[in-house]
Amino acid sequence: MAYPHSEIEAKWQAHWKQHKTFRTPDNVDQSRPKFYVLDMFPYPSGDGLHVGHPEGYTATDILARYYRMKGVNVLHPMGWDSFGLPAEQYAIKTGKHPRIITASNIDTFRRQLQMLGFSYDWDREIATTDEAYVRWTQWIFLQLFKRGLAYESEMPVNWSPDLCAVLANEEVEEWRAKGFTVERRPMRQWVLKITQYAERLLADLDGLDWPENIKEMQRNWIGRSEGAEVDFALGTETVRVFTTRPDTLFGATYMVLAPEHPLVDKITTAEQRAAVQAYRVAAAGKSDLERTELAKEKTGVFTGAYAVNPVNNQPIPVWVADYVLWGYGTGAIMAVPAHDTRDFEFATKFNLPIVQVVEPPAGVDWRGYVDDGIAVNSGPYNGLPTAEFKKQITAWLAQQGKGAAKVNYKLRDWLFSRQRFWGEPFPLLHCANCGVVPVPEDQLPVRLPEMKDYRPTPDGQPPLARATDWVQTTCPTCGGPARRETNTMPQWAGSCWYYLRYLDPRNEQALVAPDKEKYWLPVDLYVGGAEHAVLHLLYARFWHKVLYDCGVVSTKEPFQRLVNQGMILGEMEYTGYRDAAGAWVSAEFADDNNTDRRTRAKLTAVRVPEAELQKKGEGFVLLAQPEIRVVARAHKMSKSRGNVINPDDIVKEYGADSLRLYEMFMGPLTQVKPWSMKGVEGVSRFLSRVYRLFVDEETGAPSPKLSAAEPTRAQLRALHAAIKKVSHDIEKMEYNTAISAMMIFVNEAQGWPELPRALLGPFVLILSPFAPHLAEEMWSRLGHAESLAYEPWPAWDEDILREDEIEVPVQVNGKLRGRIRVAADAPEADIIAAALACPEAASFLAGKEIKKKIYIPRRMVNLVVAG
RNA sequence: GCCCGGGUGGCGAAAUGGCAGACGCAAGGGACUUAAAAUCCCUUGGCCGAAAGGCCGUGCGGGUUCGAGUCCCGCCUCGGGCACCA
Repeated sequence: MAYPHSEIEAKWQAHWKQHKTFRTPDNVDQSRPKFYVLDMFPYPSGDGLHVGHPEGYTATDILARYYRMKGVNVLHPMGWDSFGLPAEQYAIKTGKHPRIITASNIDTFRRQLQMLGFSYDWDREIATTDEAYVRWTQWIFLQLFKRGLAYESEMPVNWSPDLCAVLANEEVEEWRAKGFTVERRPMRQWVLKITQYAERLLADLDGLDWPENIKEMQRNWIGRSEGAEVDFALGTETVRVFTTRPDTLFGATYMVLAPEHPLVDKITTAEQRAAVQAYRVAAAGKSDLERTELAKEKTGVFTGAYAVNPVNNQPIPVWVADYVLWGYGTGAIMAVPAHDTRDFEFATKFNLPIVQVVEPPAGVDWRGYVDDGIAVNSGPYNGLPTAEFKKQITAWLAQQGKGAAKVNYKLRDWLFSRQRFWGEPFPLLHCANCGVVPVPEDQLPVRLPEMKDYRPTPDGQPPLARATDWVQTTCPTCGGPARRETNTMPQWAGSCWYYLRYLDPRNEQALVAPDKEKYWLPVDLYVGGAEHAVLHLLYARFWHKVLYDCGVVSTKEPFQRLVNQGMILGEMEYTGYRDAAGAWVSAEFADDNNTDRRTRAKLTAVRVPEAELQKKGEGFVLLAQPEIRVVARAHKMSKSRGNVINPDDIVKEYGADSLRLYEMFMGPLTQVKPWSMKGVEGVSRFLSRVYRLFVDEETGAPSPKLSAAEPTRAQLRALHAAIKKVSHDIEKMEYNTAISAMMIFVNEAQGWPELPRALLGPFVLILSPFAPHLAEEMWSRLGHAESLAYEPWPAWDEDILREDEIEVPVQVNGKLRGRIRVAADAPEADIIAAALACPEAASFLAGKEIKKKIYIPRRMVNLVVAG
């Protein structure tokens, strides 16, 4: 029978709240060690919590509770990333203010998180939409502005007419996938100069304790490449190109400009003008994505102009092609078709000359060879290896004034404005006399105006442009009329610095007090989903570095250690296929669109119960028809698939402790893993067994097995083994094996005729980070008046764990043949002797010469025999 | 195409180069019960064998080692990320 989890959980949640058990005081004893453990705060969506949230949140909560018991000052806060598009869209539909919608969503999320017993310091709760918070987001923006890191730019942006909003390049894919259309349109935008920090953002990754793949993704995103800029004369003009392979200059047989390149107009000859113009118009209509995705075949147009190759003074034709991107490098390239895959493709298609300048290793075709080699057809440089050639030619170019070494980055400046209502207003004014003027810091925050209609204006102006009274204001510099900036900031803004505000959430004088910042930063552990691998984490690092330069923070990086929890999928599903007549079709004949790939006939996918299946080879087949394969897969949880698990339901039926424990028991934190309702029942049974160790279920009275007796040595050993394993595993965040160790202890304890209370106290303490409600209840039933939250973490005693006699496996030629029992401290000679005498091994040793005797202390004996 | 991760029983998973499959689920058997649920006990990688026991087994093929799930080389496959970045 399940224990009364609802009662117990409600009782302890109320207790923690009332006693502010998890309050981290504003002035902690700073001589003690600290642990700042942070969750990625959620966007409070209308759907409420899903089971992915408690996965990371439980993982951090276990550490927070553990370190508190180890006497460490723990900071474990929670808040809300509460600006966001869904609330705005809902507001447009219903006319309700996004603030009201957001507040109610936050209430739901808070209730759900509190129901799970997380030990957050709720006095530090913040929401990015709070005006007191917005004030400091705007303040940080002003620092960026004052440092010249924010600028206005007329940019072709990704405009979605459905959303009436501009999207960052990085967001386009996401919204397209949801069925929204996105097109290109030039618009005035605020842009942040993140590129100015590219080098530091790249270099400082090295010191971070982050998953290697995340660091690599950031490195790729920043995309540093070393090369040279080279000037090509073109009549009276000069075209500058960037290349990572200046050593291939002698093989540059033509040149390509991006369609947007301003020189195109000037250089195009009369005969080519019409073709070039048509090509540019076509290119302008396409988004970056369409250009890349649809451009399987290279396209381009000759401009009629010729440039001069600076190394050999040869004239080379200049083309326009959209495989050259305006946003990277100089928007122009020298094409070396022999040694660049793209140029090779292009040159082949348009019959342009291909000249070898790099000699590959013997046996490799030079056409399309892109790696390093030895220079050929390169005049005085023939015979040089690539690396050396690069150095020499770069020096020569610099000396001739025709080029210079150059480092380029893929990273672009950050398009920072949105044409939306529900975001932070920019603290900027436009004054006819003074230009762009920052709102004085003492006038922050700039609040959003009250409005009835949250849509953009019909002419594409942001919604704030409708608030004419709000827009009209006076210039603080000259006193003349000024207009407020009507763009708002993106959702990333608030999440860029929230980890700082938790340190000092109600400070009205400063973003954070310096002594608090110095004590608590950096975040010691940051846990969240890998979907934020690049954007959020890169933007936050960028702001942090700016604040470092401003003297607001004293660490170079915000998040010292990062862990990504793996996604939780829905339950395993077995899918079979039937044709129109209802006959089974084996899964290997079904394609992604549920069509029979042999006949093109439409198939119906049906779920097959596990009991009707058997394993065959790599996959599963129908029991009744073993020639019919089915697909076994767990899918991402989604409303459309109907496999979403609601945490509320789990808590209601099994309790919060079961949910917490199950999510930690499923497998390694970082791994993707499918949900299993049976698994929840399993850990729930374990918690019930724990309860029954203490309580007689029939009567509700303390279990009659509880005794004041001295624990036996075997009992102590069981307890201390669990303490040791749980302690180690918590520190490694290997919670599944920690839970397994506690299960082993309980399985053993169940069999004992009496249960010394002295064993149960420490056990409850090691259980408490995982199942805090049940642990608190049992702790109080053991007679303690106070919460266990600050009880010292139990220590284990190696002496108790030490066994007098151990079992050692005996192998012959590496195969296990028997076991011997020996005194733990027996000398090697005795153990070898015992192994040689081992009866099970005797037949494998008889009459054979023993060539080698290997003893691995306490682990293994291996006897190597001849033949 | 490039860069990361994974691949171990029917399932989720364990295993500092040293007893493969701990722990949990499922399944089978038993106890308790009028019965069921709940609970408790036992069995459970495959093959051969009445048993004792033996052989095989960590995606595939090689290698290093007394000994490889673990290390090295070459593949297959699934998942994620990036993708005309000159």
